[in-house]
Amino acid sequence: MALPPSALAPVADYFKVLSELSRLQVLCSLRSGSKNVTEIIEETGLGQANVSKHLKILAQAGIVSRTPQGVSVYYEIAEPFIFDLCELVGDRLSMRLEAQSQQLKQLEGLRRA
Amino acid sequence: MALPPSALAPVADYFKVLSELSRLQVLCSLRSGSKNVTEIIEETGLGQANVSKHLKILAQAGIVSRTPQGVSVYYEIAEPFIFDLCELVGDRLSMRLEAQSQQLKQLEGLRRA
DNA sequence: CCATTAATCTACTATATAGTTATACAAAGA
DNA sequence: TCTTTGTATAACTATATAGTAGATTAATGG
Repeated sequence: MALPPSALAPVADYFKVLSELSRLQVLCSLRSGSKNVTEIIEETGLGQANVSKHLKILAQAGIVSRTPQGVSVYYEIAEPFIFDLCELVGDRLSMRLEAQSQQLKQLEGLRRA
Repeated sequence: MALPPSALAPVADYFKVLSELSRLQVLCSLRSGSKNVTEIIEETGLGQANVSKHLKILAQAGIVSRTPQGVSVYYEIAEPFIFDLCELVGDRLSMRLEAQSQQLKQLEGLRRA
């Protein structure tokens, strides 16, 4: 085995943080800039306690930073790098879809011949 | 919100496949080339039924390919791209560790002064 | 055909966690 | 101080899934 599990575990944990739709929604809502919890709730449509929990997980993972400001708390993307990851995956997935539709076209061409 | 959840969900699902230590172990064991299930079991130390399930998940995600060959079944990395993802994350995590140790050094320097 | 080997499948248990509701806490103003 | 507002937390439910044991299927050799 190239890598021992001990080296792989942190990577798996990082992916796990990014593997929940709600957390990706929260991250996307922060892409346009720092926001407080209320704004994030409004933008994502998620429940308040739920957003709070997800923000805690994201902060513990070092992906967002937390700065209390008066009554409210502002969160901000601390690692824009995650959007690169998401785009890489997204590109790969759309490449697949395109390849599939290409195959469908070829099949139709064969059937017509 | 920049992206609708419908566009984010497949990305989350992809990350979810990569978010399990055992699956990353399986993928790493395949990095050196095509292997049958028994070989993967030996290399990873995971249970047989467990490996079989993980391989099914990886195959359904399009990350590995499956080719029966006689009695045994050989699996192979279908998207080497995943190792790029893992390395990106690994590099980021080790960068963090290094930054942390730098901070520790600075703190010690301050305390001595 | 039977036995053996490799892999998959089924059923189950244990655990983790997403989401929710209600509560607690903290800051700011009346 | 009391109230209001914005967050966080606690407790709970529901669900998903990792891991396992045992049955099942498929290919090969005797």
